[in-house]
Amino acid sequence: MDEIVPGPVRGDTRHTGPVPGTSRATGPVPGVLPAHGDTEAAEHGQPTIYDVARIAGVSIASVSRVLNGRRNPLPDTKERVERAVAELGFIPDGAARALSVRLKEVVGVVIRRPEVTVSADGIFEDEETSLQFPDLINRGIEVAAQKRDFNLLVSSVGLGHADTHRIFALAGKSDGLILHDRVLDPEQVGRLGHQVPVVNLAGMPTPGTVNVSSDNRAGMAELARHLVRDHGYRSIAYLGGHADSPDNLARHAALAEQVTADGAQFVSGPAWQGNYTAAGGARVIENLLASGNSLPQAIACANDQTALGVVYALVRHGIDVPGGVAVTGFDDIPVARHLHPQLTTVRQPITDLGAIAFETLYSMINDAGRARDDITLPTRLVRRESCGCPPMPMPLTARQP
Amino acid sequence: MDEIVPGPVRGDTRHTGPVPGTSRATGPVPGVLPAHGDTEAAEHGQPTIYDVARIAGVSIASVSRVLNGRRNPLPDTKERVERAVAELGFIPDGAARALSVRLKEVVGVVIRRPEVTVSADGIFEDEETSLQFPDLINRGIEVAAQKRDFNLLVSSVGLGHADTHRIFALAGKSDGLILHDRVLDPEQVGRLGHQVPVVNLAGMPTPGTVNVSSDNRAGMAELARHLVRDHGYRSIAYLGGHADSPDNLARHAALAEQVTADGAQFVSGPAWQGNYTAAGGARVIENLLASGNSLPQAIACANDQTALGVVYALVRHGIDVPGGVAVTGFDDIPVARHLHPQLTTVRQPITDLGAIAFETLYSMINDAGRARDDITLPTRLVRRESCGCPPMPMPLTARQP
DNA sequence: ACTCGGTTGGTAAGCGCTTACCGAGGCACA
DNA sequence: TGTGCCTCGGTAAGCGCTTACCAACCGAGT
Repeated sequence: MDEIVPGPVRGDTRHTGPVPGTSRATGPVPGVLPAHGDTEAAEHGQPTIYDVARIAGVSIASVSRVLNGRRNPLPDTKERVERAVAELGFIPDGAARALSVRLKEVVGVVIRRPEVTVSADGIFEDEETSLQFPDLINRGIEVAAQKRDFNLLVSSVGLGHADTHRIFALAGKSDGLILHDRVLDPEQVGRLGHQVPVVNLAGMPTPGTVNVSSDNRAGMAELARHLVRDHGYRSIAYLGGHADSPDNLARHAALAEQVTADGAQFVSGPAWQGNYTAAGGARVIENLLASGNSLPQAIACANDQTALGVVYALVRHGIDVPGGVAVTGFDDIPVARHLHPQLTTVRQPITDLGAIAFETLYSMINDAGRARDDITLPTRLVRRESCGCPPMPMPLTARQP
Repeated sequence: MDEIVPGPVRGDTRHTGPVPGTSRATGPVPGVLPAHGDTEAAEHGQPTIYDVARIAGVSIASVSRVLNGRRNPLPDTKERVERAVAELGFIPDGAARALSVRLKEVVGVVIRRPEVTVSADGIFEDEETSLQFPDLINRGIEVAAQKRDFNLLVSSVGLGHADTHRIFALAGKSDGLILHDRVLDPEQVGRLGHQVPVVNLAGMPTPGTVNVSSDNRAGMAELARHLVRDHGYRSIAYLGGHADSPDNLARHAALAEQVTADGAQFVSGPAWQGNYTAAGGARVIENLLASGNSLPQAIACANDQTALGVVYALVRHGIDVPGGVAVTGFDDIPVARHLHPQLTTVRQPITDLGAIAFETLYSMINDAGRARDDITLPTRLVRRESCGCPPMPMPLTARQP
């Protein structure tokens, strides 16, 4: 900090602004902040790279270079810049950087906003805003994104026109999009895929975008075999998720096929329609019981949340699980092992799903040309108590860290 | 679409580019994509507002105006622009817009990345990546943000230097930051607060930033009174969360105070140190039992997740809840009511917390001047079974929607 | 017919960065 | 001491938008 060059006022160094002293100082809404002396760094806004350059007595190019570690600046230059940055608390503007390098380092993630449900007694059911599964996936995306210095830009949507619009707006703020299940109809997904890189999580196969999903078929088949062959259940129901969810369809089909193939009775139908939520699962059971139906020997639920609600409803009616009816889930969300009884379920590599979705998108962003294939991740049956298996030796959680 | 003005090639309309035909066409890495004829919209990248203007036969200003609904353009102009936009699938670039209007419409949200814990048998415990509470808060933030056309930019951090750096980088990509508990030490928070608007969720009071938290004190006191006065428990333990969490400290203090004031014995200490996770809670109980300690009559846990692990561990050792020991949580996360026994807990308005954090930040972004006070939201006791209360009449979940 | 306000469209500047390009300087070699 | 090469810093263009400012135009009022 020796030869302190007075340094031209920031505005002067720029182009040929018509009003030298004022250029750059006023934003798009001039006069909002009354002009103040433009002598020092006392501008109203954040300090910019020009301020840093002035304080450090170097050019903006040098500042940029030390900040980004390009071209190996002289130690002196480097130090002066670093001092100025620290002094000003300079934080480079991401939008400007993004505009310049044409990369925002942001991926948009769109989840389906949970419907607002109202329980029978008119009480708002905010419990269903749980959404564990999507959150876990997002965590996987986030971890992977972090390694590439990307961040997640999250938006939740319903199915209205305004929401579609929001997704396109999100696309403008990111380098690519990861769409959770059921956030956009296939036609729109296709359109979007023409404009920006898009990865779907368990969506419909769409030209121009890639799908990442897990192997519903194999997982469900394994579960079915276990239920029928190992436990000997003769009637098995599928309590479904959202009717328009590809995951749901695949699980349904796989279960039906395997159960039938093994000679047991497969039960399903409109009365067995859930919605991936605990409340939905409970409601199905309540209705079934209320209408005097007899239950099958085992109920395979579309996901863990549903199973949770089913167990809740059954127990409430004095039906033992798995003694009276066996219940299974799908996903293996973290709470599944803390329930009573511990939930037998099909484990998906949830965070991997997210991580792989990100990596796929990342490669699409960096190499827009090449087409990519859909990806399917393996699943596996996790046998716990709710299917009728004996309690596993519980893992020792005890240990002082 | 009648008087089709040929419309100058995009590049021509700009400044006084030295190489008219090429300006704007090449990015910062010239030659990466070999030059192609600049006749039509066939540029390699996304279409820009210049493309739209050319196709529509109007100026970029007009395009911008119809897109943003400014200045009431003529119907003809409007229609031509809309047609061009649809034809090209034009999505305005968020970075460019942000740079221009000095508003990104993005809030950064920083959560604490869960520590990787390893259970006694050496198995990686990914179950603790659950993080329900922060996710629920984020949902609240997101819903509020949506109303203002903002999006959430999420980042998770540990406590290293690289992570601190990441937070500053996030600040550069957003208009303001919402920090969850324990993501940055108070000094750094203060520094950050000088540069950008910052709202802390249950953090330490820091000059220049605002805190949003819920009334731990009142909630805990109410719980303590219930346990001691209504149930008559004579010894009550506090199973803590992270030692450096302000929430934890407040809950601890409030419980201790009220329990003591009511003449019962308050139990705590190093052996009762948890970490807000189910595994942490279970571990405390295991250790206590292993070392032959007798348990108090009631255990108030720092949060619901902890209580979940505690119940799990107790049941595993044949101790009935609440028959043997009463257990309570804090937060009232959605699963709390689905557990066996249903968890008595202190309800925080979780999503409100997030929503209010956002609204506060939003007002800070739009009016940088005014200082704001910290905000405390009310809590209330939710009596369910795990404290020893009789099971509530279960809400009817049955109803065909 | 002429001016005058109101309205709409176009031009160009500017948002805060990155980087191609050039020129200055230092050094080794002849 | 001259010449070429290599390194480093500075200048300025450009990323894709928004909008101030001005010009053109229209109809109404005098």
